[in-house]
Amino acid sequence: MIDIDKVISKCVQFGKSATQQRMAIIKALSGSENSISAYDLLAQLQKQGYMFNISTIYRVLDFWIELGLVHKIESNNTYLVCNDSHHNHFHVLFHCLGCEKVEESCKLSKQTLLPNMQSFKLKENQVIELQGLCANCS
Amino acid sequence: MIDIDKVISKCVQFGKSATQQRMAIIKALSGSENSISAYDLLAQLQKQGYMFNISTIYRVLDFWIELGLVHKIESNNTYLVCNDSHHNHFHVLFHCLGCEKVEESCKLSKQTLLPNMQSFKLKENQVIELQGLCANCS
DNA sequence: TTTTTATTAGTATATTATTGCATTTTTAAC
DNA sequence: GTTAAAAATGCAATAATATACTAATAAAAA
Repeated sequence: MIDIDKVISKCVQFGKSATQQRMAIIKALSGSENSISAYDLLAQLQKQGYMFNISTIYRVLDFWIELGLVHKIESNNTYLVCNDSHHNHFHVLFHCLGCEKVEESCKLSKQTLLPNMQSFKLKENQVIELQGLCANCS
Repeated sequence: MIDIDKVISKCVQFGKSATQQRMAIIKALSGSENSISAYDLLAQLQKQGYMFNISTIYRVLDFWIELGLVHKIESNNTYLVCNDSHHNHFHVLFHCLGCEKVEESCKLSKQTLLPNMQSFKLKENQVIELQGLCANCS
């Protein structure tokens, strides 16, 4: 489960409010063992008695992504809480095509990729996604 | 424009047929300056007088991806012809969030990432997507 | 308070992708 | 070349993902 104090202080740091909805959504996401889709997250929250509109889910997920606390896994349209800072390294996400589990299992120093960068200005919180089969599935 | 002989020989190598549809689709894709979505590709082909069903577009794109001749850019759901083999390196795609251009501008040796791989078995033709701003847009 | 700004709901709709089954085309066997 | 089998494509419905716009509400600042 995510560290709530850290989440709130992140909001403060960005001058944003930690609303009920935002907190409920990131808590639910962090409670999910695997990365999940926006609609599955909505369903999860509904089970807990919350009634959000899907547009709120997407907006709030984007909000947390902007603050660097959530990753979107583009290869399967799912979302995942990220506890770690991105300072000077990329997060590398291993997405298993067998069990669909996504593991944030290692980091890659920015220096390693930098020589290839030329004049391209990377966005904040850049993530590297790798697909394949995990130890269990292969 | 893509090298047709190479495309056909790739099909032979995989024991697959280079049908009219498959050829028309990869030609149209390679004629597009930027990576484009499946529906835009369909529209492009319709302008040229072809009438495909969207399911054919998706199926054929998947087919070329499997043969390693097309990349899907997951971050914006577009497709791009790739001329190059993946032997011993990853293709690195720079996706500019300003102009949406995707440049396949460099390679990354598999060795560079390998130390981090542990027991994960990477899929064939793995691509690394990086988002940010290109020289023009930044 | 009151006002302003930020956030959320509601709804419609856009975009992206898949499925199942019928038909057609291609390949392989004869 | 004809025919049978396999592969590919068409068709249509629909699923899954995502956004846009406006109204309502909540939070913050004055």
